[in-house]
Amino acid sequence: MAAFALVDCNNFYASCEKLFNPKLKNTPIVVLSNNDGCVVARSAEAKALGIPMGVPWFKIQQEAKRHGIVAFSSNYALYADMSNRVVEILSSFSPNIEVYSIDESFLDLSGFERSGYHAYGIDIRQRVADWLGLAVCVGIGPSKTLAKLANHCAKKKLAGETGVCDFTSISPAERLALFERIEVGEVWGVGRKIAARLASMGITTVRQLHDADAETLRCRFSVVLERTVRELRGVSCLDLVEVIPDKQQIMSSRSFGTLIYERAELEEAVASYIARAAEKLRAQDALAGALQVYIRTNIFKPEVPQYQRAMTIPLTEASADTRVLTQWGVRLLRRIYRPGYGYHKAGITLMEIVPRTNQQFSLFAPTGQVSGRNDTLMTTLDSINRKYGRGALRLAAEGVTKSWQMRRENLSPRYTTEWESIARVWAR
DNA sequence: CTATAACTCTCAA
DNA sequence: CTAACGTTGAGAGTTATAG
Repeated sequence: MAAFALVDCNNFYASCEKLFNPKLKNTPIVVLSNNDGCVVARSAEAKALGIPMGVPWFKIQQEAKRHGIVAFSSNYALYADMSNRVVEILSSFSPNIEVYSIDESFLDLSGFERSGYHAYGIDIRQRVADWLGLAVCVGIGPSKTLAKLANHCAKKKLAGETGVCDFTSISPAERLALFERIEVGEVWGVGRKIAARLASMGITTVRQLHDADAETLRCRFSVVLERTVRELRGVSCLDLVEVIPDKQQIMSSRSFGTLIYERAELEEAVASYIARAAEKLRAQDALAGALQVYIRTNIFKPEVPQYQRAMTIPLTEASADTRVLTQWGVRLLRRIYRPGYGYHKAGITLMEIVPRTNQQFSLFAPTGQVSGRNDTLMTTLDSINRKYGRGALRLAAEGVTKSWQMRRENLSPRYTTEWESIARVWAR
């Protein structure tokens, strides 16, 4: 019998911030998205105050101030490093692990039960708490969807308060009774839209979805939802994804700290995003066959003139050379840019990605002159940036002042990844 | 008419 | 002081187009 565990860190970003600042122990805190836009993580205290997930920060800033809520800009260097440490610990519990997101992993526990899997969950929780000071919840079930749902039960304390919920150790009748008390939208793969459509069919609880006819759901919805229902019934349809597959497309986009009016500044942004994406592309030893650039005004301000446009260009020869991609990116931008608008966001996408070993050379491009065939420069650039930090060496096209960069007004130190930050913490 | 490409929708963290 | 609302990626299904 298959058994999956889903381990999820509690309030992950908020917990990471608290870890290195003990004064915040009982303080309500929130972590903001890029550009200090929306609330993307809340500590238990902030949740208790009723701060909703995803709310734009400026809308609750006054209220937050009254409650003494402390806000942080997102510090991905910190969260990614802590995440790696969690994964390292989890890997010692099972050789088969899927790192599902920055704060969640699936473990294959099949055959590991001593007297049930619950004790495993307790051990995992204890070790992560002891070694890192982070709280995790563990859900266990015979399919990934059930492990996810069990995790939800553990978090909401719907079946005990140990922080571990093991569906394999409770009777089918008990499980179904539990399902009656959970809204269908909590199921992995059932989002807002599908939940609404299910509701119109009278399906609002997990129990009702569990009992629904799989064939009908396949016709009315998709094969995805059919799989979900089978998984809810304990039939494992989704395997662990242990090896992260190469990306089929790489996207880089960001909102600006302030509105941009000038084409020159948009060009800097586009060049910067391309540089990041191309770096990722080279890291997976691949080439992009097409490039898309898009720009847009602020869609949340319908009262100001709106404009958005995207354009894609196929490359005659696939490339991973930042210089080549940037030249095309700037050209595309010039085609879609319209003066007079206040731009709020730009983005680029590298598409039609192929492994470099599959490179199709152009019949017409002059041999030896095409970047990408000889990428010594890019390799050197990457190794310099690895050693001296991201952006240490870059194209002039990226600009120097980057006045358009995103807001990060409440950024905490990079406690675990930067000596400078550690020194600052010591001095405090 | 069929196979493929392009686009849309939905979901997840 | 003011203005201020995330990012990245995938898969499935539908529609358009080419031959």
